[in-house]
Amino acid sequence: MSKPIVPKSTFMNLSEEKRSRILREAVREFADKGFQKASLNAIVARVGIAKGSLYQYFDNKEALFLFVFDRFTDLVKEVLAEAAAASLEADFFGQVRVAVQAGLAFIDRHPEYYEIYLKLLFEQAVPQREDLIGKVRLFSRDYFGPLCEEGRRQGQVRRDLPTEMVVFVLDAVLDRFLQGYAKSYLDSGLALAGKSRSELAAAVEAVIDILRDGLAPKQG
Amino acid sequence: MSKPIVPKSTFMNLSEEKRSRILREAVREFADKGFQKASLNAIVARVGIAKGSLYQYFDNKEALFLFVFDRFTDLVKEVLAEAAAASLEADFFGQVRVAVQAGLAFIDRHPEYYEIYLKLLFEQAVPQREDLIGKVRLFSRDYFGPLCEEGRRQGQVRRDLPTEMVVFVLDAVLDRFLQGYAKSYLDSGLALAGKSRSELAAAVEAVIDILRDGLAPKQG
DNA sequence: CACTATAATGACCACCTGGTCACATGGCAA
DNA sequence: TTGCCATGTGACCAGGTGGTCATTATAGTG
Repeated sequence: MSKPIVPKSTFMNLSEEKRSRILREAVREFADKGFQKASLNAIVARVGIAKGSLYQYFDNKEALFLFVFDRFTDLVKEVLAEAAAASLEADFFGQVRVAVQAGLAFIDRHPEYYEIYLKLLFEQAVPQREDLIGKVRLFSRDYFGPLCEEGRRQGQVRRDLPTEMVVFVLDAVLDRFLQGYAKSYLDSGLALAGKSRSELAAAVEAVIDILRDGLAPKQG
Repeated sequence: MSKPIVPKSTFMNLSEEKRSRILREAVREFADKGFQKASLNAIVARVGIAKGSLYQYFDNKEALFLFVFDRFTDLVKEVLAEAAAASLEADFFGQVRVAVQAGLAFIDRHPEYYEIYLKLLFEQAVPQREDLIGKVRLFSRDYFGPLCEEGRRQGQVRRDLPTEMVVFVLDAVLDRFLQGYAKSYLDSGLALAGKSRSELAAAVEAVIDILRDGLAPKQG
């Protein structure tokens, strides 16, 4: 277990309203600029507090960022738990479907947190970057790993494939689907962002169909 | 057709050796820091020229970056052409295999250029970012689009799938495979970076196998 | 009220950035 | 040698950064 990120006590003593205002503006700034280019000056200006105050709540920029990222992982955990609960009865590909929909819902609800994650993926010199990404990737493996094992046991997933390979392909397609939803230049022409809910659902079905049966035509 | 990026004439008059030294250090810096955080001071210091000189070769940071990125697209074009030439006789999945191997070879040969591309994906406020990414994505669609059409005509690809859908899945899996090769935290436990050439080839086969036949067991 | 502990403040610091420009340098022509 | 002009130079600029700290304001207690 990793230790929870806890800001200085002064921050926790603030009113809920002020705390969430600070969090909101910090999230916005990090989402907009990434860790490196995010400006503490911009944050305090928008929140309407002095820079010195921010430094009484957090030791430095890194601590603020880690706190924000910790909230992000909390939200991911939340959404994943919901997804798991909603798909208890579903079979393997049904659970994959629920996972995709959970991802889409996350982006709808928390686009700025998702943006922070995307920026983190390839930005350099972010404190503990690999750890942070690893934490999120671990969610995915904790979710898909057992799912694949179970799917294999139940005969819904081929037994001749190593589990990591299955997880890799699921990861690849699901992540790219979400990225394409958030960034249209990554959707390979699917125009995911502009789709209605039902069109989106159809696209999800098509992707899952390919995951299930592959690109080649069936042959007895 | 987009116009070629041409630096100021002073740069072209430089000796080949000096030009390539400048290019090399610029590539290194952009790969390391991304566009925003890349430091012209660092570049000129490493090249051993005055900052004013750099500004006689390029109008500004943006022009230098565009020049570097233009070299990147040249290299991609080169590798793709090689791949296309090497797979003239191959069937659909054979050509996919060649494309993956071409990508791996590119990363081996030009890791820093690939790094620049990855950073560009989610960095903000890079001049003409969407255009630049679009240019690279277009390569992919120009390569996979016709490939899919042909594969479908020849009966190697299911006819009930929209071409964009097929391209999307190919893109997703291939890109993630390359990203996992370059960044181990994205390989879902496959440990691609540490693999020998033959192990890597085996992993490629496994992925293509899934792309062809899917995750579900065959059933008559 | 006075006293105290805590919190809020913003001027200030050293450092770095992309970009400029007046000047120095060097090679070539007359 | 003299003049010329393209090229090379680095001190300099305004503006921004993360971070500090002496000072002020506030709230709670006796």
